[in-house]
Amino acid sequence: MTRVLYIEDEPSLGKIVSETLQQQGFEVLHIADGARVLPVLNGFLPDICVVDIMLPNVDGYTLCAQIKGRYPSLPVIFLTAKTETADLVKGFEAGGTDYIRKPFSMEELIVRINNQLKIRVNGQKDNEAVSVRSIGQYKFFPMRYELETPTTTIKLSQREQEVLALLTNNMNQPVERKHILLSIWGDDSYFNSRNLDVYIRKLRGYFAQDSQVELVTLKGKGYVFLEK
Amino acid sequence: MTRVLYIEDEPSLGKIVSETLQQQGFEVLHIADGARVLPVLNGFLPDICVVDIMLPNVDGYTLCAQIKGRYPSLPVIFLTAKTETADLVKGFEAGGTDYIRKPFSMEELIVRINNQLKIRVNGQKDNEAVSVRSIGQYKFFPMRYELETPTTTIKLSQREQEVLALLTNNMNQPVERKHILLSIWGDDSYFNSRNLDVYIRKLRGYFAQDSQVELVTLKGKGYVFLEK
DNA sequence: ACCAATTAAGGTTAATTAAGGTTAATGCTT
DNA sequence: AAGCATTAACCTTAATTAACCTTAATTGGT
Repeated sequence: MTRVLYIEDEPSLGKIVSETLQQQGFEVLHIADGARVLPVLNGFLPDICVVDIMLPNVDGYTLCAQIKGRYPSLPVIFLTAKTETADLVKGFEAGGTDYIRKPFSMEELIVRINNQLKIRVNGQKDNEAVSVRSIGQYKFFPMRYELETPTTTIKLSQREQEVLALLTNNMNQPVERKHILLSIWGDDSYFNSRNLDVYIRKLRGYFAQDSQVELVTLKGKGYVFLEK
Repeated sequence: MTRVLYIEDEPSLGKIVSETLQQQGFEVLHIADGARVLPVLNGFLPDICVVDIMLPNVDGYTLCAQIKGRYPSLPVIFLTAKTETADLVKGFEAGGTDYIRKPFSMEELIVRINNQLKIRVNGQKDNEAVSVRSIGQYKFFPMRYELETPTTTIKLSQREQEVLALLTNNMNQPVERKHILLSIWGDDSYFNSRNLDVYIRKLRGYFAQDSQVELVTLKGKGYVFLEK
């Protein structure tokens, strides 16, 4: 059964959409509060997300970037009253894969959901943050906040784990700096940008011994975590 | 170089859209007659198609289905004055991967084109950016940002890698200066043009040892990367 | 048609700016 | 007080801008 994570704070619309999707055979988890999404993702891995932009606590763009940070190939459809092109651009920049303006027809939403699912039929699902990852000679246990080297085990802090998880979710492909900042810190201010530098350096320190692996800077763009 | 096949019978719109896309660094083939599309596909394999629905001879739905019959994973975006949900549903049924209603902003079209391309890149692993390329005696690893010579390995910067990738994607065939500027810098201002000179020089420096290869200037036109 | 003179296109090298890197100090939280 | 996250100050380097040079394409007079 296809699982839809639906984030919408307006109760009446939320109810109608949820029920209609359920009638179409989707399993729907409806959340009204942006801040509750990430915790929920630990227990419910959806096939697709449908998110509103104007939400309490955390806005939809940030939410999308956070979700994509964990699950880069999970489709995210924006469903929003914001009709301007600038908002649509922000949505796609945050990693969204489709954008529907309100008012919309349920039929269109359903067709677009199915389209997103179809496009990805071949691409396998992301391994969730729960599984072990091999990185060069090391092993990374995201849920344990641990990095196991041949000789020792390093305990990772919250931020270290978040940055490493995001980068290893996108092994061998460039991740934009802006995207990292948005999905971990929620904004790309100057200070957070310096802050990210600090964590990049820490991670580089951990991986200094492992010659199979390199965290490369793409100046003006972002980073790639390369495995040779 | 991203190739767009654009099918639109209305001349003035067709011209504006084609030109704007070209300014963004896309290679655009614009066709006005639905019946001419399939023959053209034999000689021009695009990365994405943008199709109108109301066309002479063959309608857009049929065309889309034909294109998807040959190239199932080629993205097809409908760009149409038909605003009804029923038409959108027909579009997706025909195998379309996105649907934009007229009137639309060029910015939205560009963002949605890039989105479709990105979805594909994430899904399929071995796109050309990932593979190794032999250039004379050297090897170029685009995804590692490295150029391997018989004696050493050169680390390429972001810009160096972009320019070299673009040129080697078109080995032995001319690449227009303007096209390089548009697709890497996004505009062909005077300063970026001087900037490109700087990177051409850097690349020439790297390849100075390799007599099998030459980066030739075509004054007034662009460059060819020749392999002898 | 031929060959200066002119000019536009690109080349070279250096200076500047902006993006990140490094390390240390400060501030929160528990 | 300990441990992490953030802020800060200063350093390094890629990318851009700038100034000046060279060469290929035009142009225009003969």
